[in-house]
Amino acid sequence: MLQIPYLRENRDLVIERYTRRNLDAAETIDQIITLDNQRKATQQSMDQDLAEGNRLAKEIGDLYKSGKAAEANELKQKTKVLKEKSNEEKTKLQEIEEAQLNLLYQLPNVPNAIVPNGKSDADNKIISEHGTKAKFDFDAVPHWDLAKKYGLIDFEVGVKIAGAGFPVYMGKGAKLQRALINFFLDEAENAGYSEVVPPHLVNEASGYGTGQLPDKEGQMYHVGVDDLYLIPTAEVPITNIYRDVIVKESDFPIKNSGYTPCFRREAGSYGKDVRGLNRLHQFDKVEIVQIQHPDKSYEALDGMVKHVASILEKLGLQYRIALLCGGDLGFTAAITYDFEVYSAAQNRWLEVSSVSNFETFQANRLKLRFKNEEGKTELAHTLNGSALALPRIMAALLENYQVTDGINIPEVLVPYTKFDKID
RNA sequence: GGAGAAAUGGCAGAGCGGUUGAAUGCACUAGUCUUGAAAACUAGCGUACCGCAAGGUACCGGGGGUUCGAAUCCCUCUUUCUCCGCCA
Repeated sequence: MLQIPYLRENRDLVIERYTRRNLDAAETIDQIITLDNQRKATQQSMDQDLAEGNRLAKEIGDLYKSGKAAEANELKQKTKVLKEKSNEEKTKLQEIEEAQLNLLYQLPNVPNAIVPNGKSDADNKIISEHGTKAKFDFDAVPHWDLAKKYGLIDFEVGVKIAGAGFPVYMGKGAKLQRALINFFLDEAENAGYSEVVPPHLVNEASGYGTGQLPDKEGQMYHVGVDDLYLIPTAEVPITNIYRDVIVKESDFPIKNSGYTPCFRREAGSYGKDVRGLNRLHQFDKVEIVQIQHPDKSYEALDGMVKHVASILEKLGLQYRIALLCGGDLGFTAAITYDFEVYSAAQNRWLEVSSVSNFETFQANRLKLRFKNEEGKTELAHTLNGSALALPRIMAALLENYQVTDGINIPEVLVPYTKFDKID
């Protein structure tokens, strides 16, 4: 959520930047500013009336003490009028604030200056490409066939016990999954991230804190009886650890990592996008989260990008990095780099990580602040990234490392899997 | 799930209808003293909004109510603790 003083001072810049999201927000922003003027005026007069009421209350108390009940009763009439007036003003103030908040919730984060224009993922800017395409002297087999052939993943039994999009990993498939999780967590630890195991269900306040709510309820599973949401990403519980917290400047950088399953409803998905492991309702992911000083957040973003890249290097996967265009940028992000690995049998790029800087957008909702050198509280910056999402890594590993009689395991994973080949 | 008790500043802990944004202790910050440190002493030490400022307003788990006036009384929700039941 954007801060109103910021909107006031940067109205034109914000409107210009929103054009990269193909969004015309001039009217909304002006409404917010108008409401803010009303808010200030209303509060001023309410505060005055409350101050007068406080003064009178003291006076009445003194009068009673000195036995002047008649005079006191006279003043009571005055306070009654004042109270009615201040109550009206309070109601008006609440209405204004609610209207303002509803408008603010409609505004996405302001894209960073380097975010390119564009409508969809087709307009994302490929920053770099690494590695070479896996070559086969036979027809490469897609991962869903490999998974079946070697008994790694059972999609059908997942349908039986839960539904489509809930695969069951088995045998060496399950072990490879666990190996990847441990490998990713160890890599994060080596990069200075402190591991947490957060809840997999969160309350409404947490959903608001990181920006999944309002408006994106449709993406999350909701447990109605207890009014809890299954997390769509570990970003939600981990970032919310710092909700309503004022950290010390010396605490920066705060770096957390965590493995969780992620649950997404993915309503409206269909076709080749959802085949096999490409898109699931439940998947595993190791997430990295940073809380940073505003002056250091882009440095931190750079570090996170390098971290994700180094993991993909170690796994020996062909990958590329894309800078998301305005049209593809998530609601809460100021900038996002996507990582895609090449799936050698499907002949397509699969998104395996998203690394973003949210600047103060989440911090504002979270009330996540720090005390600066002058002793003033200031909003911190939040960042996060997948390091990494499992299913598409698994898909790429199976497809890219397939040989005629099995699937090889990348060397870095062997200490984790305790086997070097699936056959 | 049933029965009780409680929720106050970073922590501990007073206050139980009026001058209490809140005693006191600890922690923390700055200063004095000291070669340095400790101790001692002095001062400071919550958040948000309005205001150029002086200052004002709100907040004692959340919400609502009673009252001229509420941290203090009432209702409600949430959370924590104790006992019982159930249970990985």
